[in-house]
Amino acid sequence: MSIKQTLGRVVKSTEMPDLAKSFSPKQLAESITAKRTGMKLTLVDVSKALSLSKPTLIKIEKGDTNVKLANILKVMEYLGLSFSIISDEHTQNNNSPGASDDQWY
Amino acid sequence: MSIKQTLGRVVKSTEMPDLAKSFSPKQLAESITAKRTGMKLTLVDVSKALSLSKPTLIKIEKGDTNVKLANILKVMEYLGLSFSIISDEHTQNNNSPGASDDQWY
DNA sequence: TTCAAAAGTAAATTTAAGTTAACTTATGGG
DNA sequence: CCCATAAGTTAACTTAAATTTACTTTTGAA
Repeated sequence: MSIKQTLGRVVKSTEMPDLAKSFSPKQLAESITAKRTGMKLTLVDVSKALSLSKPTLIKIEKGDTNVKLANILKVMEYLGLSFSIISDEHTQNNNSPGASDDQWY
Repeated sequence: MSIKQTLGRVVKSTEMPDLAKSFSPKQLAESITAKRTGMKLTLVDVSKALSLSKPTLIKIEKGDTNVKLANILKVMEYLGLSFSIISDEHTQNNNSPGASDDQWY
């Protein structure tokens, strides 16, 4: 979580995390919380809209990955968030030259 | 799945899906299969390496979203795949003008 | 400084994901 | 065409995610 120190008091920020930074469950959780609060929705609002329990939503917003992908996608879609898939650097030893078809990775 | 018609026979492609296209569970599944096969790994290889059962890996590679995010992330990390988080277009009715702090979404 | 609303927690129960093991079905090289 | 290997399926079982309900804590505006 994005944190500020102000004379000993710890303050959780509600700002949108930097989406350029590399993915982590915590970043996902923060993005979801930031989007939801930005849209002025409560956990119960989302809970009712998606027929998902509050404890599950809280697990998601805490960055707990022991949650079904289906439930996370429901929430993300509802809030207007999505994934994109990133494939690692093509740092593969090009053993077989000649435009081999299976060397995209 | 990426499919080719060749005189009636249906052929599943093993090519990497277009990562520019918008996210779907199917695209994720295809990316994982493509990466794994590109790296010449079998399901059992990955299964052993990550202590994940073969039926779970098959669910993942079939695009079944009823799988824990933790298990999907394990596989993705092992294969060198990652997510990035996309936030919707800022198509929000700017009701409260004045540079409001919570209007990033 | 109240006080109501939102967030978060906890425990008991229900549901279903995940595993194991054995099996069947492709697939491709020799 | 074989046959070994990888992919995919099935069923019984175990584990744990998800729900429900009720409770506690935090927060912020009046």
